[in-house]
Amino acid sequence: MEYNFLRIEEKWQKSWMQNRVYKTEIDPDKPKFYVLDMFPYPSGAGLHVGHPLGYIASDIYSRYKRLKGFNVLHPMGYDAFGLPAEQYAIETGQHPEVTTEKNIERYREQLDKLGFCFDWDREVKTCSPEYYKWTQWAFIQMFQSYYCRDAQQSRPIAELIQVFETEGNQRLNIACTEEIRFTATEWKSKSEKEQQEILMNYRIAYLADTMVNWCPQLGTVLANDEVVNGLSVRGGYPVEQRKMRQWSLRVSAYAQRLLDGLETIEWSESLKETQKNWIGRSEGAEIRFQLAGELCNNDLDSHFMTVFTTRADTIFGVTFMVLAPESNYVAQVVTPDCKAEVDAYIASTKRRTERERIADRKVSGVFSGGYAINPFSGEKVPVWISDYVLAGYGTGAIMAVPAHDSRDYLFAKHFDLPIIPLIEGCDISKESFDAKEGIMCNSGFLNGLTVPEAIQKAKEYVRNNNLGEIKVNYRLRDAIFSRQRYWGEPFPIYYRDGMPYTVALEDLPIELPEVDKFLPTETGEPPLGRAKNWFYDSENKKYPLELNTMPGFAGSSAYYLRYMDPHNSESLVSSEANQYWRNVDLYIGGTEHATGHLIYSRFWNKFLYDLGVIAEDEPFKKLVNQGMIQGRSNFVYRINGTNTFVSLGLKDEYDTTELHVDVNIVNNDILDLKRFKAWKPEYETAEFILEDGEYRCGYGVEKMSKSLYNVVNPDDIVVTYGADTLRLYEMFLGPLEQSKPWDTKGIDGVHRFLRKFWRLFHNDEHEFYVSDDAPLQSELKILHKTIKKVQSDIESFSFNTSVSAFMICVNELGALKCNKRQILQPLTIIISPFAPHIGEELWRLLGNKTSIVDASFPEYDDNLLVENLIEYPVSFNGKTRFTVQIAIDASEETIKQTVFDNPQTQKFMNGKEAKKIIIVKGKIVNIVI
RNA sequence: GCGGAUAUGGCGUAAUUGGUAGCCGCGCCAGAUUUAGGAUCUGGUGCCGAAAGGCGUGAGGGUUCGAGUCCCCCUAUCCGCACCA
Repeated sequence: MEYNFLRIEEKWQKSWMQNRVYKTEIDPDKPKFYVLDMFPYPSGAGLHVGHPLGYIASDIYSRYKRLKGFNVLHPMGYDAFGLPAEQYAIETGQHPEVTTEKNIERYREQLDKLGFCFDWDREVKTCSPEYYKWTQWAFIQMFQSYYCRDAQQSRPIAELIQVFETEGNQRLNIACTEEIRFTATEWKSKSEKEQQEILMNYRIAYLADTMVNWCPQLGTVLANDEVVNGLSVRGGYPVEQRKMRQWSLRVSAYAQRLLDGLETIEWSESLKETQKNWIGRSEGAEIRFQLAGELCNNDLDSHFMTVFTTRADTIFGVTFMVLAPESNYVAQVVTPDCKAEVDAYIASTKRRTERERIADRKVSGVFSGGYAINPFSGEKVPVWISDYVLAGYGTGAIMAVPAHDSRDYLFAKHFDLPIIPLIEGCDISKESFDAKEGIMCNSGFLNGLTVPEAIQKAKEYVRNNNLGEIKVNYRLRDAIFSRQRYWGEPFPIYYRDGMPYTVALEDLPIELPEVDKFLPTETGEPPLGRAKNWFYDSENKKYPLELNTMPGFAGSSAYYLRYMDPHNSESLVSSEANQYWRNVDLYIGGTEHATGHLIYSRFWNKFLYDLGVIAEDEPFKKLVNQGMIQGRSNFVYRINGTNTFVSLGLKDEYDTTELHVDVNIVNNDILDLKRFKAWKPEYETAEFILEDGEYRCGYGVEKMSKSLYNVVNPDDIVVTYGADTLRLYEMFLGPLEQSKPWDTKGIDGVHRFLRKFWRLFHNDEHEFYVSDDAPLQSELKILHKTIKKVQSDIESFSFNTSVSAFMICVNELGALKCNKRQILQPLTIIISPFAPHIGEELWRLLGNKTSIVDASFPEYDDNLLVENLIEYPVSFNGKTRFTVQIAIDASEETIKQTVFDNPQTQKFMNGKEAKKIIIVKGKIVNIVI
């Protein structure tokens, strides 16, 4: 029988499916191992060869772990809510559920052809009510919780209410939107609505006013990338910055724990670094500046403004203050004669998004008319307003030290404000001196100290003199959690007296209602405003339900927990299942989720951990980022004004236009002329100028995309080469974590290897034939060398080198014409994670009755690999000249003797004396002359 | 600007972690077989050189008996973050 991969692959895929070979259950007698892929968003375009890269790697690892005796959980599902399906629905009127289901079916079909060992009984879809019930459930828990800074964890909000009733909030240290203080008496005197508003300040899931891009004509909030030059990309309508009441998650409360947790998990340094950056911890101080009295209004409480700084040491160099345009201090500081100018400036900044302000760094600003007093020096400094200060970070106000901050420096130069250097010998004629080094001067009691000493001393001074407090700030902001969209999870929230309340747990899930159109209502409400009967029944009254839906990351934040117990209708995950599976041991996915999904699910997980419903504080123990597979585009060159195409090597002789050509009608950069003519009608009459009788195409590396005609479909590869070849080839392409272009060149080599492997089991008449003779030492050595190499390669995710190891092994066994069962059987096992179909086929041909999946990974014997004689390279002055064979256990004296007895040594010594002889046992001999 | 990563034949890559650089595959060359090959098999293939030999891991310097690997300093490319005070 020839290697008929199509027949083999179809046969085993069917068999695995029918026999539920990959079904996983809790088994207390076996150690567990949880391997997870980032589940895909099922787009209409289907899979291209880049998508399965990570899935193949995780599949190999899962199969390997299973052979090693682990009980492996390896599930798959779909991140099915999202924008593309909704956009498509708006354009075509087709329900997003219909297109999503269709896409899922197509994905499943493609995945099934690749021979993955997913346990499909555990499949989840984020858009199914049974699944999003638990997304809604988690939201309710967040609504009913607050974050206690002292305990460093989330706790039930009922606890908080109790404390409010007995002692107010004076003593509490809680994460909140705004600092407010009240006594128990004050609390009790408030109406229910007022109390609810206060609680909102503390909830983990809370409703608050947030700045957003609002487009009145479209009646929706837009993401930053949907706005260019203040106009919406769709329609070109003006967009403004507006404060809107939106749901948010208090992710910022977890900033420190998210940072600390990174130390406990095995992620790549770069990914951890990205998250650290994103969390952006900075240590500094909040310092109060008194506003200069005569210019303030008469409200005594507003006589201070607080700034955040990491450079308290530079306070003697403050020559002005700057407020963000949106800062609440603006109203207090601005003087009547400056008001008109300030208002105009604020209006002009409002028209620009934060992103545009960042992109266009022209210095702009306006003097407020007000002054503040430096608490260290007593000096009076002007207060300015500028959009280089962000309202969302720190206090939205800064003390400007132009000598030592480049942004302040530019501002001071532009508006001609004074600049006072504070570090001995620094040159600030051209630019500011931002480095935290040198000796302080012009700084009163800080003079003579180094910068780090001065920072410390200044911070202590602030604290001891009650000028402010030492403070840690984080860049991480709370996640805005509502979207004015249809295709997402509905909130389990209804409104009574204008305040949100959670629906009863037994009423979950709140199912997504039908609507006539997937557009905002005429009055500007989200699409759910179109739903009939969108009310919640409570105590025989109807209350309106929330009209927003949840964002994309809601459904993907806890899906790994749901896989542990996907059909549980009583809880997100049973404690039995969670105690067993705990968390993900290996997570494989792209790096693009570094600051999205991977932050949110860590937050979500920590929250559930605080709640006591799960066992582990971190969701993903080890994470491997697979690289992107880029497209490799092919080009043809049309001579301008003709329908004649010229081959790559001759194109410079003509005036040509470069055109993309479908890579599927090009083989090894040679164009298939017949298929090219058939590709597009305008090419039917195409003529060609060839070189050596062929048309050579140009190539380039680009994103894999339909419009660039460089998409390679895995189905096509599977038909021509088989899934096993595709799997091996994707791994062989290079290190898993590296990005690389897809190049079908070279796939033949891998396919050839599988055929050679197949041939080891067959005689010249293509009949299955293996010998039962005892293996030779040399054959055993080849086998054990390969087992050892492949095992260590899989464990270090060097799948590319394990494929090489297989090739070497098969080449060597082929040269020995070795067809011995005792060699081939273990070899089949170790190759099966990579090429499961051919593995299973040969395994059964070898006479095994149960699936190869249930075999054990063979142990290797190190003793077999040890040589009696070692090749010692002999070097002179570090330059290796020849090798000698010496017994492994030879003494240094014997090694020296053997080397010097060798006639070649005499030649290279050329009569000279050896100055020094270095012998590294088992490695090398170096003679210095 | 800050941070991270990478740099090795014509190409994708490998190197027991400081010990003979270039494994494996593609491509190329030669040969065998074949009516034919975009099939199969065998051998060769870093560069210069007829050879002996010399040179060679982005550039330059250093440590070492010995450096692709460690240190310093450039350069280029890719990826994050980016007015975060």
